[in-house]
Amino acid sequence: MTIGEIAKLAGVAKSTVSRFLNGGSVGKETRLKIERVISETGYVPNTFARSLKAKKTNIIGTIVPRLNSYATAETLIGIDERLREENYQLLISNTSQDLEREIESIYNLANQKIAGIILLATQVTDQHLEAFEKVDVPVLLVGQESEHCYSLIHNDEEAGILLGKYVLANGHKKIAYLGVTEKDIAVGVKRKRGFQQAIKEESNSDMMYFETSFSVKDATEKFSEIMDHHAPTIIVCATDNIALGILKAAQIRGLSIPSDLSITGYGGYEVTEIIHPSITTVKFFYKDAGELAAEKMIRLINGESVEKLTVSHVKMVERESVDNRM
Amino acid sequence: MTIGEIAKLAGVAKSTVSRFLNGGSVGKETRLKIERVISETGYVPNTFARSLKAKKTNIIGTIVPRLNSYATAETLIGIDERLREENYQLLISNTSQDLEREIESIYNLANQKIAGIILLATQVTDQHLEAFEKVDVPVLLVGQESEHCYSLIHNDEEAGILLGKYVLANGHKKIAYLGVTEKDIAVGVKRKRGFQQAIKEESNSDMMYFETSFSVKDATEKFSEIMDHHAPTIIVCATDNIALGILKAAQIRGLSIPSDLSITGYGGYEVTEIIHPSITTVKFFYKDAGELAAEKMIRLINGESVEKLTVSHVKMVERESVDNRM
DNA sequence: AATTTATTCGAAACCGGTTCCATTATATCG
DNA sequence: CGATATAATGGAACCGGTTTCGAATAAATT
Repeated sequence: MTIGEIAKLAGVAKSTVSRFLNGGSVGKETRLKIERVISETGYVPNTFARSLKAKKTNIIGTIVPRLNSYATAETLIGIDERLREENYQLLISNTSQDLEREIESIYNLANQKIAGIILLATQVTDQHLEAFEKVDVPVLLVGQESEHCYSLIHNDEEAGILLGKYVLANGHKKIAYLGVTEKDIAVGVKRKRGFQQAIKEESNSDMMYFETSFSVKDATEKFSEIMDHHAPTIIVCATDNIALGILKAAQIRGLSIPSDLSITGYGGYEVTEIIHPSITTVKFFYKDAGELAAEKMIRLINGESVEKLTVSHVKMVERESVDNRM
Repeated sequence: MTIGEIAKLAGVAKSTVSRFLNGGSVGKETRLKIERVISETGYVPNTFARSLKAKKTNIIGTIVPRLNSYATAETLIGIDERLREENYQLLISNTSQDLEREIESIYNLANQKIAGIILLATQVTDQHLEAFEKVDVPVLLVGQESEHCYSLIHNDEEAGILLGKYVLANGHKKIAYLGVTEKDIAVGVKRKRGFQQAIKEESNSDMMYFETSFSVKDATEKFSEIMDHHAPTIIVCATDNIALGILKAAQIRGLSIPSDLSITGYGGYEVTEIIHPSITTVKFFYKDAGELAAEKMIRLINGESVEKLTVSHVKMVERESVDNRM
């Protein structure tokens, strides 16, 4: 079925049918005729013909570093739901944490004339900025911030502060902070900075800093080093996954959590709740953030005014993995 | 940049450029000219114009019931990797476990002239079959089997058998099997059937069957009922998530796993390894299955011969959550 | 040298929509 | 009542590719 055939069946010109479809002015009688023919035939316009002429689509591309992550999945769900409501389509592009493929994806998506790009970022390099510049498509960063882009971030610094205060309030003085690379501003820098800021209000605390990767396994292996060098009463981990790794190592060593050692994470991943002991953490609202991102992107596409930076909220979630030493 | 402009710059007709792009016969000299112009201008053909004429795309749609699941994510990664190699693009359509939206997605994808549909299925209804019939697009079922479709399944029955044998080999006699609805053939029927088949070889075993949903929380709540009614030495759970729920409930009740109670699952989810005690389970190779699915779909598209049913392998993974009572 | 065959190339039609423009019918207004 | 604005419609061009077809040229055959 093509628009031409519909036109013929309805006895009008195809331009009239097109106008009908796009809300132009059509007479009452012809409207009824066209409506009838369309419902009888089940006609649906050809997307390609449309996009070819329009030079754009209603697809929004989202580039993700990995698919098998709680944060990614929840964010995508939020984006998808919101986009669906607004009649946009979501196209997911997975890069498997390959920065090169990330850049490639930007150009690739732009080439497909998508309406906008949402990038779940871990690092923003010059190459990224160059790509954003070149492609004539609105770009929204999620998870990281850049002065050259519209961004939506979680309140990592606030998360750090909340956690710091909580740790102090529970009487912990000897603290190990297990962070990640500072290349990741949000996770590696801001969370730590917030935490430090809160901690330094307590003068006689003894904090030591360690660094690991994002993998559970590496965290598990790091455990001995931390205990040997510092013997803290609490290990604050920069992500929930790291916390899981530490928890496992501690349990294997026969430590009782939280009485022998307290553990916290950041993220609010589902799994932290369904294990025992459940992990005290700062929850990020990934799905909400996804919805916000979608909304922001749509405003961007429509040329409406959009604030450069949006900050999604966080919440302290008290569970079982932190002991009160007061 | 359009093909017309390239043609003009190279001093040839656009049909010649088109032929060049699609591997038709072009003279050596003109080939060089066109190559130069294209590399100078960075020209990339317009996808829509191409698809409009071709009435098809190189996009393969995958319909998933949910995004935030280990099985889904891994399968998608497998599909994506394989498709990328073969120059196909993956389009993910999430239905949030809404069967209606699943049907809708089938028609919707077909409308977009995608090359094929991979459906990560939980149930296959008549509506599904009707949709498959109507849309003129190759369809591949993953996770469930249907005589009317090409399917790729995990060896759920074998998984049940392996687990049954393992449970017997460890001397368990009093067994609780915590399954799910039989509407889900793979998870609800086959896994159980395999398990029963293995168990009935041991005449003096005492197995009792329970049913729950797929959610962790429901499993946790089911725990008391199981212990009250049956007091088994082992609870065999139809999925790893259910096993997690049971594990949590058991730990909260102060039971020591596995000495007081053994627990197993099915799936091989990552999380079952990173908790303590780690869960003994039957591992499904979701990513491999995804790759297989992609390959099968491509063969289907190319009209090559494809076997109706492919079965992906499973593997018994012995960990810490099962006690040896022999 | 004449004829056949294979290669290479350009013109034009086509895919299925949207949009501009001209035309006609109807409504508004002084 | 004639003039002008407004709404409704059809025709044709256009978006950027692919494909068919016939012509021109080059190479091979007799």
